[in-house]
Amino acid sequence: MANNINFNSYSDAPVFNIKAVTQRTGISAPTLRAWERRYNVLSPSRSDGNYRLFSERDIAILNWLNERLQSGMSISRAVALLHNSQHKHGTSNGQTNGQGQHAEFSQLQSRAGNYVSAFAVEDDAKGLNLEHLRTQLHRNLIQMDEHNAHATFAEALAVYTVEDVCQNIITPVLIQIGEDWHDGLISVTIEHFATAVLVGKFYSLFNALGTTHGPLVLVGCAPTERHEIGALMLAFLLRRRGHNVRYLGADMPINDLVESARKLKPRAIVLSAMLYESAGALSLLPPRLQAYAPDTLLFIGGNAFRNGIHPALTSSKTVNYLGNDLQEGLKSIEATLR
Amino acid sequence: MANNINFNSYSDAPVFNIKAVTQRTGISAPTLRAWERRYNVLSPSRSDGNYRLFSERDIAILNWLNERLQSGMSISRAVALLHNSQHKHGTSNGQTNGQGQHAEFSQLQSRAGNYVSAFAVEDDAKGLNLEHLRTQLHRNLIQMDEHNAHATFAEALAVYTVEDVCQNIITPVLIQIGEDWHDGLISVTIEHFATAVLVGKFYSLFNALGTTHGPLVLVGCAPTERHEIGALMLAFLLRRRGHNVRYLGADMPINDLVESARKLKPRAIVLSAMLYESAGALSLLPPRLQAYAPDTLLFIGGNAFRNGIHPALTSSKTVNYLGNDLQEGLKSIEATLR
DNA sequence: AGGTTTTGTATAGTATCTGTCTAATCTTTG
DNA sequence: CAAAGATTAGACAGATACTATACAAAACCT
Repeated sequence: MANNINFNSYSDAPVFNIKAVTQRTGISAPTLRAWERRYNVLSPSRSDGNYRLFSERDIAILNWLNERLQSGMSISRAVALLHNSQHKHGTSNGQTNGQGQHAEFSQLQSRAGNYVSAFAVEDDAKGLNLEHLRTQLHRNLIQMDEHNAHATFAEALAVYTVEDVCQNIITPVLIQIGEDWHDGLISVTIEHFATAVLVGKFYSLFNALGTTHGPLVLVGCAPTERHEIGALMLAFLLRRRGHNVRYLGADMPINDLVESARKLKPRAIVLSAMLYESAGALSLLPPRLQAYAPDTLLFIGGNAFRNGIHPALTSSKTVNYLGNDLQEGLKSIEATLR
Repeated sequence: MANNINFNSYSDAPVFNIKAVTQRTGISAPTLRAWERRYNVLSPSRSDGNYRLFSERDIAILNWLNERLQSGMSISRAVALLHNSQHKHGTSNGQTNGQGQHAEFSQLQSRAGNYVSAFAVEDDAKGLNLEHLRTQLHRNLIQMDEHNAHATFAEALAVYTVEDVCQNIITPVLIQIGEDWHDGLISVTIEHFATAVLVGKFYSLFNALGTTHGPLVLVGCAPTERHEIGALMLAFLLRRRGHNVRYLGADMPINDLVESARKLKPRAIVLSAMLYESAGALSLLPPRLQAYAPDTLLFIGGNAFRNGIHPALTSSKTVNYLGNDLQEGLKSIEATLR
């Protein structure tokens, strides 16, 4: 998202006269007119009496330009940069299907036509917005519309906390896409693509945070488990809260986990399992961890443990079960680590 | 965060006037001009009014030079070093004697085992040649020093093109780490971590580029293949060159590839295979693709095909073999697509 | 120390960029 | 209607950048 200069989410309703813009941007009126004349930036619509009428989007653009100026860039170069990037990703966010999209995408969409009702409306006013964002992200992904998927993601982050976005948007959309695939509504190609986009997103966010100091926390997937997204979101959220996290990726063998725990002496190991078998493979871990690295805490979580499928693990005293969702898991980890 | 425009890693786009460069590097304008005149370092393009226009890459180079100066090196020597390493591209085949390296690795391994400090500072004349960067990145990774791994990556990108970094740094380092693991020098935890860091890096870069329009190109891994990095680098490099790429991730089943080719009608499908079995599973694809989507070009590549292991595929007329390395592969794809 | 090279900065003169000002006209508002 | 606010077009001056030459401190050699 760092690269995207995307002002599409701002309203383009023409409402502000030039004085209002001056107040909100700190740019004088003559300067605004000069910029418009010389660099062809902004084309505010006009009132009946030919007065300029600026939009919220115009103001966002002006503030962005102001930031460029602040960093030493000249106004001509900043505008050139703006124009460049506007041309590069031209289309605006979402609703209209078709355009440059392949016709087959719309076909896929209509085949998956029942997705609208797939999400249960959870609660109050928030529910509607969440619902809308889920629907939009789901549509973006199954249409392979990567650009707008990122835009929707950004939109969601503007309104909700990262934790909420992870739990109430990303997770349900991915579950829905998994079910769509299971029901033959979408191909595995689309499913792979959607996963790759979201996994990529979280890798980006995770990387952007950078490392901190403190007790080491290893996060990864259970043996044979290849669904990374849950572990990755958890790794990201933990690092975001200041923990010293290393992300290990999919399919961590038991032997190596024990060996690494012995050598690296992490404060905690957090493992995610989505599939029944992956969770089953975990049962050997707690006793061996207890023997070789008694100071390392073990956390497990993921859909594989839901509905009490693996009671031996979720109720064990040497294992900390993360609970039913991400936020519960975060709380559980932080409560135990402190 | 939002005000940082991070163009496609270190892009060559000429966007910064000299004042912006001064602010971002701390080097005065006269000095910048003197360096350009005397040492032939940087050749910024010019605006209509003959003003210098620097790129993100130029700034990275300047920051790197600044670091050399901080550590006592003279500007002439720093520039010479820069030029030297840039010319060295093809010639450096950084193979070192195996024994010495093994010893070094075990030593590093034990250091990694203790996981002492994230900052093992060694600011004695850091070389910029490929061999040094490889060694440094390798060390960062097996010490789980994520912060400095990213720093090394950035340093490499300041001097070499992204293509060179992929081919001559990332790939050999990952191969080395794979061998280290195979030889029992490092645990699979370290190997997973290293892979996750680099995969994450390329996901970030890939995402930062954003989508374009044009003929669709699907990039992914052969069936059962779970080593993503090759396909991911290729997807990134292709998108960087303006192709309309969708990345599909690991393990694409044959049936779904055919089905997607029929529906999405991509101009090309590019598949990477590292393991022998993955490449073998591909043999069914060409005839079916020919039958169901005759207009879609198929490209295959990856270590699995080296040394002529799968002659039926690499010499087939319906399949385009990507050749021995990334750059060959890129050339091959672009030559065919045109 | 004395001589040479390196290297950041300074100067002068010219060109370009860019914010503001002016003058004349038009629109909105009280 | 008068005052306040906007409009355009042109003009202007200070800021910024360019080239080319010059200079002096630092670094380096004997």
